[in-house]
Amino acid sequence: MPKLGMEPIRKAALVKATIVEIGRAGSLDVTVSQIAKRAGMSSALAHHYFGSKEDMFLAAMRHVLTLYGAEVRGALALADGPEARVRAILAASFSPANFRREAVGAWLNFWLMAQTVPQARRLLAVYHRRLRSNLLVGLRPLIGARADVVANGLAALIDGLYLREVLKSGPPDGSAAVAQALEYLAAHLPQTR
Amino acid sequence: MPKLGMEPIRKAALVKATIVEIGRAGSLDVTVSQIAKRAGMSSALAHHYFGSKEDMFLAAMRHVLTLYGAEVRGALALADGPEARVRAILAASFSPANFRREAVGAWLNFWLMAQTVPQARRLLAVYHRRLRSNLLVGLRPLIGARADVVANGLAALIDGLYLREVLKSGPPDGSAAVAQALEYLAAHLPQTR
DNA sequence: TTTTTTGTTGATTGACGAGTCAATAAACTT
DNA sequence: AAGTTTATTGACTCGTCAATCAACAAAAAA
Repeated sequence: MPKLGMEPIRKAALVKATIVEIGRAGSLDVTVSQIAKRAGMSSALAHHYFGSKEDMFLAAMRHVLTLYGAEVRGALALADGPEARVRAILAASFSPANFRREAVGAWLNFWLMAQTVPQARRLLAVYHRRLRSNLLVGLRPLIGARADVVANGLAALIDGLYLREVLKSGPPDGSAAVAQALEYLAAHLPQTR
Repeated sequence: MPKLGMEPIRKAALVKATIVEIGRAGSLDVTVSQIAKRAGMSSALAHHYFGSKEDMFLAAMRHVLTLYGAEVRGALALADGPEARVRAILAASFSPANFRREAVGAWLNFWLMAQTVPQARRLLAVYHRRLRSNLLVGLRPLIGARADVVANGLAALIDGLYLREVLKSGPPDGSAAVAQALEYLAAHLPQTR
């Protein structure tokens, strides 16, 4: 049975399973056994590839952030003009890929983790900076000096909308969230109103 | 030693200790012993007064929400006119009493808990409804039909600002948060700009 | 003054879970 | 063919913690 080159496959499976299980449980109280089982292997193997549970969590977090980053980059590449850039970021943030129950649940838990695990804090800080800088590039040509405040507001609003999604029942509605954020944006654009 | 009428005193001490410990730990992974110790009693006594750890958490959550509610009500009573009402809500939300590290940390954890514990979910839903309705009363005279959307946005923004506070280092800056929220408000008021 | 109620804790139980280890097996190397 | 590396797991260790219990103390009620 031992095929070679299993490491990346198993690691990927574990990362995926970690996100699903955290999303399902709604907390970090997930056993390595649960995760390993969902990924189709023994808990011992999970420990073999990742040294510890925390390493597994961090890898999962990195994965979520990477996915998100890729989505934003992709959307940004197609955007034409400053306003389109901002819209692209919002659309990517609430795209079905990122704005699904498990991912949102996992995200929230990573936020919690960032309070105590320095590595997690650093990862989240990177996300923060990127989001902010991406927003600023789009906003500055539109509203100049006030871009700073608006970027902060938008970023907080995005986080807040994610947070609220956690409590809603039923399937997530990304377009409603985007609409809410766009409304904020519209109120700050000069000529539109 | 056994003085009578200890129950309310001990319960209050436990609730307070629960909030502090959750805030300190940054997670719900807090042992009953830790909490009991901080409250100056044995873990057995904690179990005696609250049946279970979960009951303790719920009581703590209720307490945080009660404090917040009282603060809002108080500020609202002094507010004169619609705009002042909205401002009062914001000021109360980010008042030093509520916007302190432990409380914010505890709050975030309660949010997490709401995902899995129905009781917690209900408590949070009550808070949501109240905040929304309070905001609406103030906003409707100001902007009429659009009050609905703006109330949602403002509520999400408040949550988002709380969320971000968790990651900041240094003492919380309530006034900055209020300013950020007021900026959102200002952008939606007709004549101001 | 017995009895009941209230307060209080140390010790114990019982469960659970992270991480380790020894052992087995299939590949690749020399 | 012998040795090494990679894959894989069942069994085990060790610690932790929620919850319970038995016992003791003091006040209040009878």
